[in-house]
Amino acid sequence: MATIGDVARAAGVSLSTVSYVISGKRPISQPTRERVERAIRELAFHPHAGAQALASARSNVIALMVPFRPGINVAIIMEFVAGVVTAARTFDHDVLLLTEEDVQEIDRVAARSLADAVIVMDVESEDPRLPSLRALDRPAVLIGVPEDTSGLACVDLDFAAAGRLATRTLIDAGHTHIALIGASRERFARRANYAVRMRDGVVEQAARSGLEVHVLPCDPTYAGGSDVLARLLTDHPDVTGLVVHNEAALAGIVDALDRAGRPVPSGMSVVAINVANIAEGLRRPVDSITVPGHDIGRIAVQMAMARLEQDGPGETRLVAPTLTPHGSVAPPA
Amino acid sequence: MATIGDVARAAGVSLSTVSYVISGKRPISQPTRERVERAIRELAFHPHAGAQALASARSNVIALMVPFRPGINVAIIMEFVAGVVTAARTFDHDVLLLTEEDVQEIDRVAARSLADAVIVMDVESEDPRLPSLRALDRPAVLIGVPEDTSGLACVDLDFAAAGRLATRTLIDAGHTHIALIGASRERFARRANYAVRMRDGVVEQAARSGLEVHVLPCDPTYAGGSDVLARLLTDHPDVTGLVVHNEAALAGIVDALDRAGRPVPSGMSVVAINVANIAEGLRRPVDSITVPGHDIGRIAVQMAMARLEQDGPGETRLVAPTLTPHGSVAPPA
DNA sequence: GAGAGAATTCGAAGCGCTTCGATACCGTGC
DNA sequence: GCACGGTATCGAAGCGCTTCGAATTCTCTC
Repeated sequence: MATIGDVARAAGVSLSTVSYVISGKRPISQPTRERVERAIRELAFHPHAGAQALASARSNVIALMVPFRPGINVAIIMEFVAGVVTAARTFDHDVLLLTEEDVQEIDRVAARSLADAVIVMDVESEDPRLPSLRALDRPAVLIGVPEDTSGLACVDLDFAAAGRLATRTLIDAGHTHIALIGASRERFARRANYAVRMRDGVVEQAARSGLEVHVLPCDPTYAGGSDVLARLLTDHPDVTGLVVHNEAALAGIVDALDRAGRPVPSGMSVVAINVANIAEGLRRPVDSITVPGHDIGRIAVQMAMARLEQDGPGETRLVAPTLTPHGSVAPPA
Repeated sequence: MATIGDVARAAGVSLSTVSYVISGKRPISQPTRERVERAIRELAFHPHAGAQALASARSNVIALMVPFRPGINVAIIMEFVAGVVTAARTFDHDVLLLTEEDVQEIDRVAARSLADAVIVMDVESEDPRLPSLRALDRPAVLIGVPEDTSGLACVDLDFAAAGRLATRTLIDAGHTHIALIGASRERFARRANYAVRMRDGVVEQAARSGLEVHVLPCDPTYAGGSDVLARLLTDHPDVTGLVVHNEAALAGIVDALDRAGRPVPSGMSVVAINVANIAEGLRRPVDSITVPGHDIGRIAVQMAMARLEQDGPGETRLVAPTLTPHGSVAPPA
């Protein structure tokens, strides 16, 4: 492995000059710069990460804490992760993966100066990691919005706005009997701030038009969707507009509507919130508000980088939802 | 941040003594060790990762290259990743995430001494990364088995054995007309060594009993499963035993069998190969050979660590399949 | 009780890089 | 021709740790 000293010798300059060429922190004359760059190329020189970290007190690594507990929506997780890694690379940073959802892991990585910043995914309303994150001596960005955001940097989809948007879409099409098929009961109860925010957005928007919404929790499976839909058609046959916030159940719901003689969109209008590329794989495509996992990951990195430059106050960034129509909303029969 | 010097002062010993207490590379007397350990605890000392890496030429980091291209089975990917990270931590290593499936990324991470070893997932038969991996100056472990394994360390499920096991299970139950619903046509064609190995295992085992197998490629969707099954029942109504190697289509297949009046297992015996926790979520549970993602990830780490100790020759480790019965195989009607 | 040998601990060099102050060199203006 | 302000480059210190050889202390043995 070539060292910076080898480069300096090859280019006939001092060690520090090479360093300044690489970092750009001091002006270097055109000819010298070129000689150095040529030497770097010819020796295939890459600075030793550890040495850089030691001398500069910067590791150029972001730690990313990913949830691996069962029942999590892996597709969206992967999208976040991909977004974070891609964005990190554009800032010349790498990503270190943490999985144990253990406060100590965060502290360890910080104390060892393994990472300059931390991004934590899937933050719950009352997340046990919050105190540590607040006390951390380096930037932390949360994906998800806890109950108390003071002193924290958070980013997420604006689920309330998504709920309002989905509902408004149905109401604008003329629907007056609307239901929300949401997350599982257990998710509503335990954590899942986003499920609650989403529901509140739906309910609020409906209330503005003087409407009530039937809210049905739903198991995150194909069968769960079919079952809940069957129940809905029995209990509330007058419902003509459906907001679905349950990815895994969506196919089951759509297929069950077909079988029940209430096909989308003539028999039932449907708007879904889901990750990208799900809506298109269905028998009948569905108007979708996609969770922009890639964008959220990127924004999280940007926030972390900004805070690395200059520490800022707490801040919550909610990404506005976008609805992609697929012809699944029609006026009620 | 406390340094090793602070610890030394607090414990009244020299710097190197502290280092030896931590690494255990030289004997330290009981009393001194205790004083040092106490100081470490009280100062909450964690060694600076960069300094350690610089001085010891070991970063204690494993680079993990994860595929993020669309159409990949995210569930199994996540299981691998979780297995790798968990195992790495037991070896006191962290995991650095690489996503760009770019040979240069591997070289960069190696040249910068960011990682001691590399684990590459989802290796194709003729993977473009193979030359670089062979030439790498540090251990590389592949998850997946390429065409030419010379000089490489590989680990994967023994898909051929899985195919044989699934088929034998059906044959032992008395089935003589067997079909394999496999990966998508595109997967068979392009990469996906595992799909081919699996198919060959099925065909070989059937041939031993003088049977032929109908092989049907299948889109990895619920609808894809339903559609292929419908076609199967039309073209080959005599088939009574099914091997399914297509996770996403499995639910569609099982449900379609139900609707066609050929419920599992009385109307059709089914054995599936899939990730854990899929088989149980079905309307009718299905005998499953689960891909032990967690184990494979762990083995990959173990192989990398072993090669870090002492470089060895190329080696391919195939994990034996296990079948978990769920009552989906019965004698033919 | 002295010397040999083993058991511990210490000191210093060095890993490869960044960064600060200092030096060398340039053209200007008077 | 000389002091001056810039600009481009150099040198050396230091980041926090590991590791090797040397020094010290302890334990026996005769």
